[in-house]
Amino acid sequence: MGGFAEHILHVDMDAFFVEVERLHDPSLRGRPVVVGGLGPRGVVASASYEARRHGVHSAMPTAEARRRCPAARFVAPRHALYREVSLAVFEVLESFSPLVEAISIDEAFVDVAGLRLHRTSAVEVAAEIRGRLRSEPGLPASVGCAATKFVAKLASARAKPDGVLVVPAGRELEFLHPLPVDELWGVGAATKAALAELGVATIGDVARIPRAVLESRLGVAHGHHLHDLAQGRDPRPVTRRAEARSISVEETFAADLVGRRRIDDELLGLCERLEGRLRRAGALRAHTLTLKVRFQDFTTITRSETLEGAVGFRFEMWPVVRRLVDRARIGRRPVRLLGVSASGLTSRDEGRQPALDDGAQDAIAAAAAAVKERFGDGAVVPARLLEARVAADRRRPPSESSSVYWRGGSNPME
DNA sequence: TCTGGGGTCCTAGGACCC
DNA sequence: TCTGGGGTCCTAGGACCC
Repeated sequence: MGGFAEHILHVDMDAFFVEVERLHDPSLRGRPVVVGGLGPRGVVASASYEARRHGVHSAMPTAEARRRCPAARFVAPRHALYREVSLAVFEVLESFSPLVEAISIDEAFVDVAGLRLHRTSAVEVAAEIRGRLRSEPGLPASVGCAATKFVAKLASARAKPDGVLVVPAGRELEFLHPLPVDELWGVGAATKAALAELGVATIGDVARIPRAVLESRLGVAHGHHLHDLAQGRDPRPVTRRAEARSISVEETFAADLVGRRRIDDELLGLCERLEGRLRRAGALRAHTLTLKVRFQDFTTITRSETLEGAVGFRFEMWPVVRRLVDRARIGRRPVRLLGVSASGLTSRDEGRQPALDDGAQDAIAAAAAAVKERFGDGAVVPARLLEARVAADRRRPPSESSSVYWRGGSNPME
């Protein structure tokens, strides 16, 4: 090895949420730590390696994690903080190469081919990146180096925690073929089961199945892709991320919701959160809204509507969402999760649906946005939600602070 | 062990148009 | 009368990822 044949780096932060918490609270160091939802329906978002030794892993219900590792410290996630630290991580990565492809908040591909005149090998760059991350944000990361993206990704997984692994160019199949299929990116429980029926357990087994068989079993796109990966072929270049295609908010309730009134109240709150997300993403507007409903038995349905124009403010989204609820025919079935997603995104100036009171709506929305910008999203609350809160907490009427209220109906002037 | 929240992409069927 | 073929858009659901 050596040189720049293995120019694609996959940088993956180790137990990212846990390590960020440790940065802020040194008493969390050297002991099992679990970051996750603390409520009755919470799940683990990130577990320290000490906790993993007790069988705790992400996506596990927090209640189960407590059973397995009672000695762990359990911490509620602080996503805003992680986003902030993530920016610092990406700044480090981008100081090495402009070709950084973010995969998630704590993971990225970096193509370092451009450094070939300044360093002796890609591995050397990997070591340097790890050192920088260790000193600047102060976090451990693992790095995989390879000639292709998916091999680099598999390599970083096997370098964890706090290591580097290079898969020399030309020797990919030696590395790949003994690995279990579900280590491949894109192979989850369903694909693993379908492949098991074909007698496939390892990546090497996939390589021996004819492409046509994979395509008929898994769909053309997926089958073809898997076939290529098993041969070590992955021509995808490292590219900077395109803009988001959708923005969504959802919530699982500690206790199931029953009845239209309760559902509407929660959806109004979700529309408001979505409005904030769209605004912070650059005043985006959506052509399509999708309602997501998960029932007590975990069955999940979606209902969507594509509009002539585009919507971005709560008072515009609200009537659409109500129509979607009507179409979902929820009745009195207990609901455990509600979500609203915005897609078909455009910038504010495109796709406005002209309306007679456009100017007035804009003025109200702009005023509300300005207040939220200064005082936080909680400063502007739909009157209807306020009524619900008052009803829920009769003894303490809300203070008449600097808040601005508008009604939750489709007409903001009502 | 009863299962979060935020995303991406694919598939299949139907509507609609030429 | 019993019928085509292709393209595009929309909707619903599902697999998968971190």
